[in-house]
Amino acid sequence: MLSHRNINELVDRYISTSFSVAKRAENLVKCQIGDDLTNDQHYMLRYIYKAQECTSTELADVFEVKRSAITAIINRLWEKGLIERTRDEKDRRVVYLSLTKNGAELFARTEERIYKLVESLIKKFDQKEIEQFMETYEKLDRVLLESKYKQEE
Amino acid sequence: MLSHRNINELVDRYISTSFSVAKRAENLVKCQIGDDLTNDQHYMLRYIYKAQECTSTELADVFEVKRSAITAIINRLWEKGLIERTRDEKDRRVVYLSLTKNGAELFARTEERIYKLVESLIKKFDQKEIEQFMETYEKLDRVLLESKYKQEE
DNA sequence: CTTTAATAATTAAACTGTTTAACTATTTGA
DNA sequence: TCAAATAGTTAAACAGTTTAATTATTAAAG
Repeated sequence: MLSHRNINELVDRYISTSFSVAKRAENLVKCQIGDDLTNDQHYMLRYIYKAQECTSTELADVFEVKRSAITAIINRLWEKGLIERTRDEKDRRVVYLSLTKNGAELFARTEERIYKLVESLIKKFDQKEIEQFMETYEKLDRVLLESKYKQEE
Repeated sequence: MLSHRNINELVDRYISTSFSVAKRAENLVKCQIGDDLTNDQHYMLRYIYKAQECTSTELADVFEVKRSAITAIINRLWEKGLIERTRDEKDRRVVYLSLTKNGAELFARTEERIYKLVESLIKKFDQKEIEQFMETYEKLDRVLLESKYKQEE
């Protein structure tokens, strides 16, 4: 059982580590991406690349932001010529988003560099350690989700 | 040894979990904070509360942003009456930042609620699991730091 | 000493990402 | 057929960020 003091220490330790890891990972990824894209824009390309085709509503659900925030990001990517918008002929309210040839190439090129980076980092950990870490991390994710539902009651 | 495919899967898994955990933690913390502060503002109060007194330059170093970004945040907190600015009498370039009575009370009140939240969450994990997780997390932090230095060469 | 450097902080302009609220266009369904 | 729902956009406003210029002050070199 953790004491009051231990809990406070743990909170501080978790906050400072998660802040630091997020910041450093962000900076390293930013170095691979270059100046053409922000990290958020790159994550957006990543999702669309993997989905091949998706809608603003889907992106808003996935990234947990309002649709108008998606419109803003997609507009910026569209202005850079990385994204295509195609109206659904059957339901003309719907706009499908996909990467242009340029967009897909840029993403693939960047992803290759990120892959190499991760490959070099991952060597420092053994597989069991990684597995254990990810399991706890995913458990934390589930616990936070439950807590959210409990709080909404 | 991890295969190409395993590395790609791990990257996806890590990205989606860290995104989700960060988002959910942020939302839960936001619920405890209320509408008076943003999460970033709360983190700023936290640091100043613990430091008791600090400068803009110190905050810029800690949070890894430019000093002008700190000025902007501090101005907003100052307008809310949560922060005090005191000029150093010996070196009149320096401005010391500290919490006002109101600021310290607001922080303490909020922190109490966050503490209770964490206490309830932490029960789901045993101490050994937490310790193992934090050790790997901190190791990741160190590995990212080394990688940054290596890249700068 | 005095002039030049450096330092601490701020300001202004510009940008990204975000929300809320209003609006357009289209489809659903009572 | 017409009111309600849905998909998406637009506009205004705000937080947080950077870069570049500015002010005030101190340190240091000659």
